[in-house]
Amino acid sequence: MKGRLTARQNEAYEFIRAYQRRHRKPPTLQEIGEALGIRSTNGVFKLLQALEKKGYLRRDPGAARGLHLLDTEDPFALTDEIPSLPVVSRTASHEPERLRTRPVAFLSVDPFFLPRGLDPDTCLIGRAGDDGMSGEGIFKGDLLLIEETPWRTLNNRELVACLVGELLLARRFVFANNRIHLQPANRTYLEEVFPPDDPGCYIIGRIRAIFRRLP
Amino acid sequence: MKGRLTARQNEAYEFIRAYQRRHRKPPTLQEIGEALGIRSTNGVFKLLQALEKKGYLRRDPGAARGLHLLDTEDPFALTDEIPSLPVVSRTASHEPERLRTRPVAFLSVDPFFLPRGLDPDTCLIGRAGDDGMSGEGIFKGDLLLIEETPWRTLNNRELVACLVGELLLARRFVFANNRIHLQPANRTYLEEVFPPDDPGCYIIGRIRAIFRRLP
DNA sequence: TAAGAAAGTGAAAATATTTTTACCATGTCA
DNA sequence: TGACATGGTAAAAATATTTTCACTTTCTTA
Repeated sequence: MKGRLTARQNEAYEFIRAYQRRHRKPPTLQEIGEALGIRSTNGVFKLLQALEKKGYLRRDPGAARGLHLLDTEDPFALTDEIPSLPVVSRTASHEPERLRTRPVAFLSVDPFFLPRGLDPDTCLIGRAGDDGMSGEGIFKGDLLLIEETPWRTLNNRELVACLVGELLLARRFVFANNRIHLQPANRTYLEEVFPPDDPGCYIIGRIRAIFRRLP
Repeated sequence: MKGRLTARQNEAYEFIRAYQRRHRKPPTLQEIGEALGIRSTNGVFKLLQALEKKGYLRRDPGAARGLHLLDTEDPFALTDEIPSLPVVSRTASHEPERLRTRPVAFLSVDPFFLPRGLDPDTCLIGRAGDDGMSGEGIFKGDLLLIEETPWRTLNNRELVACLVGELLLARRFVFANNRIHLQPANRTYLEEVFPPDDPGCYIIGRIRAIFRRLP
């Protein structure tokens, strides 16, 4: 990167950047042209050549959408796909086997919320069914990003999502004296204790993130 | 939709569905083929024809990626783009004019969090700078989806994000007696009161959503 | 002020990518 | 057996995208 950019070149550069953010892939010459009001793809072509010569851009000659911005060191890789996670339906949610069947929706989740390459296929979204964890800032209706995992792999005091009595709940998980303790963070709720493998209590996995839409 | 699908047809159907979720557009025949282990695009082509005949699929003949699943009535339109919103940097954040310059990152946000076609270009992401709204489940470090809007357009008791003393804060907004009141939801914090247009207090806009990544 | 760079227009040519067609083979199943 | 599903090869057709060519306009600047 060396040469200074002209105003127009900068516009093109910024457009490519913005386009990539939104579409997670580079634009075509036509799309750039439309955005900048350039009717001829050749006009765009020359802009790109200039950007390339000045070292802001690399092109794969001939390839469709073969543009690569060079300086960009965005904290999040732009090429990552955005995982789309199933939102478990309320009605199906009290049967562990059916957690992933008939999701009511899908939610696109930025990879930022899946730390260290956590596999999106092991994750799902559930809604908190009560205010039992309001002390931890989780309210009824909040969307929980859940990493499905067997309860044996959990550490004590992790936040977990579980199915108890037809409800999907957030709770603090503690395993002690061969009992699973589900601790609320709200004085009006009671701790619940289950023997392992009690059919009335199914631990889905650990909560990795919380999303709340305000009214 | 009528005919029953064969196992293979179902695989193709499900793949298209999954692909659409992730890429927000239909796959090409080749991509389907790769996924199902079919070397010839023609093999795929026939699968698609079968799906179309059975009424599971509509095709735009000749068009690239011209596939449309028919039963899919997902609550969220799959064709929506996923907006990518700037995350304001902490250092630049105490100068209102620089809110959008030098974002530290971008976060892809599902349109679900932008109700009623709220323009993504008016939104940005900030981090809560203190625990002043812990009573409302907003903690220091939480990501706030902020709809930028002049404070005059706000209703009383809305949750807002504001810049006060080098910090980006979440507060409850009340305008009364020609004063802006910023009310915390945490007994250890105090209500702050400013005259309108006090340079020490800038209201960025209303908070539309909250995202929290757990450790 | 003449030369050169930047920015364009419009059309045509060249490539890439994707879909369609034609034809062949195998297996299943009523 | 005959209809249908599955899959393969190869090539043709259609579409999408990039590249080149010829020529214009508008600045900048030595």
